[in-house]
Amino acid sequence: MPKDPVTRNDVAEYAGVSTAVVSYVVNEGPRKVAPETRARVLDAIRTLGYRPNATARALRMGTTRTFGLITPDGGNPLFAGLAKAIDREAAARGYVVLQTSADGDPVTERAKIAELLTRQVSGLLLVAPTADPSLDDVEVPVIAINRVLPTVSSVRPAYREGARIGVEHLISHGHRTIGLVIGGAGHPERELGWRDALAAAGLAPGPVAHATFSRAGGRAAGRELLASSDRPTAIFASSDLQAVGVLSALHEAGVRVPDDVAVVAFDGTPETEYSWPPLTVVRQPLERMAEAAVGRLIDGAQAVEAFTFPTELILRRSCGC
Amino acid sequence: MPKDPVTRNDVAEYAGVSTAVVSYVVNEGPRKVAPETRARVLDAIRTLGYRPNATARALRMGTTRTFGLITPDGGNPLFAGLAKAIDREAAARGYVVLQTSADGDPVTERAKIAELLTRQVSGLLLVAPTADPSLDDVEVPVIAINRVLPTVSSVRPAYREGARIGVEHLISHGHRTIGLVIGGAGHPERELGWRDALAAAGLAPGPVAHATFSRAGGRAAGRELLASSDRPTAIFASSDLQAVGVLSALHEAGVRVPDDVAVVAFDGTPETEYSWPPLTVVRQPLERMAEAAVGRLIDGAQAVEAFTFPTELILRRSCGC
DNA sequence: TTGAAAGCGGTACCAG
DNA sequence: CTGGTACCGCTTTCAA
Repeated sequence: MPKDPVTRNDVAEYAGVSTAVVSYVVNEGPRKVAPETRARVLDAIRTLGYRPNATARALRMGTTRTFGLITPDGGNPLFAGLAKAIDREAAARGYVVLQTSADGDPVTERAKIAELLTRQVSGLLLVAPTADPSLDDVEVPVIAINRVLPTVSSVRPAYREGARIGVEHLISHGHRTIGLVIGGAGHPERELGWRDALAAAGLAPGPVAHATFSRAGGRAAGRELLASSDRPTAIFASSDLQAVGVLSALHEAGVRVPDDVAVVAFDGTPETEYSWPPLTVVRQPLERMAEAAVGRLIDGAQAVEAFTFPTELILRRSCGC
Repeated sequence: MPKDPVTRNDVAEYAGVSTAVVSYVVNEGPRKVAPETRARVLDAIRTLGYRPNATARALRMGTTRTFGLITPDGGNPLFAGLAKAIDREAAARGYVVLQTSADGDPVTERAKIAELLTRQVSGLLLVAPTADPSLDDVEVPVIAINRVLPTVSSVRPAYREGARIGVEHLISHGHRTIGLVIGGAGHPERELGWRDALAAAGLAPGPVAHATFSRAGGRAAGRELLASSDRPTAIFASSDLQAVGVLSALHEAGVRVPDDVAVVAFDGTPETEYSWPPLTVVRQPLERMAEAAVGRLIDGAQAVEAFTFPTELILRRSCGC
């Protein structure tokens, strides 16, 4: 027998008060309620098992205190980590996150955005959006993460500087030919950082392999770099996933890491600590990014700004340390 | 200028019809509308940029077509994979999933459940719930995944059989001392499967290491097994995460895999394909489990049933194949 | 074929 | 300090 839900009316009746009083008690305001009445209401709530209906509340209040979060792929550890950090931060501030995945498809992405807006989310967090989804007629605050969009504010790690620091570390180990594994078009910053470091050290750019941001892409890129005429003694991978793929390509070719080829990756998700060898990484400060993104959504500032956050170099074995 | 939302009233007014007609057009029912009127309404919707308010709709209809999904940890690839499969399946059936993490804490878990119920979810999916959260006064269907609870239906892989098959494979490679890495109390099935296989082959149980379901736990367990007086030549890990930790312990001790020690893991998340060596795994059929769980929620069957799904053995290098 | 209106559950103002 | 009530946006019955 699916007991039909208890409403505020039931509570009011049971406690012998008006619905307004129930509301005052539940929300602790905006009017004061006599202690004794209050106790009666609380008691009624308890014994009836009343649970306020957030849907009705949202309709009345015009806000759901819910954020929509769209990632390209929930299975990617980086995005999973980001989602976790965002969920935590939002929860701490009394918000709930509606999380969904766009499967890396712009059409799905737009559909999900529409779906979320329909559900009256109070704000939208777009992680690495595939393209610029037309956000003009959106009446809630939007923030892009790990990608800057023309019309909305964004939060991202210091890609260029982080990459530079990672490559500089490889240079400090004495490497002179440093390859790069990078995504397709639209992600120039990490490549620029790699060039910055090389140029500053008077080194020529090593071979570059383009690949999707995936383990499979990294594996293919690793093989490509190994077969290169200008075979590198070190590789900077622009994502953890790619680095893991590079590692597998290296192992399968019988190349020793870091002795024959050293590796440094960008991202710093937990799995890099347990790869073999453990990966030296440039870590994205996910927690601070999440905090900033959620904060921005809540205060709802007007101007379009791009926030960047310093990365952290974590030394492990793959670089030769 | 945050343009305030366009409502159905605006559309009605603009199109010169009543709000009822707008509703008929938007929902394609329950009444027919004259083609010409319909066109006018559609036009109004388009030019005004009207987006139906799902909150109001939910209040009126009494259903949100939203499921709540609670995982112990969104960062765990297994749960991430499960969430992804559930999201996909739910989306295909016109539902949206409110996904959140309980951080492995029973108190948080209960709070999240309450929060979700407050938001009028149409059903609850509990992944590996920490304990039995009191689900008596819950008026929506609930399903547990990867853990069976006394009061609700559940969906899970054939743990025992899957583990048996994995261990049998190790036995077929000639191993006679096979260790086990398993979680704490409350997860007996995989251990039973390991025993089943051993007993059937007339082998004595190898050493058992208890560990949390994490990479760190697996690493500690791996070291423990290596130091065991009855050092195994093969290890069955009851989760991918633990297997990855075992691998790192093995590498760090200079043990060759699979030559010195072979490894097979339960779960089959994507990262196991790129570990070194790639892991032979007993894969959970996440897609079918998600389909069953979502389906069950939607048809809302009454009886408490426990559904199990056959696993799949995926042969890679870590077993010696 | 269309319009008017009731009501979903809750909030908060206005009276008392 | 508390009760009555209008309204949030939408669906759907009833009447026209």
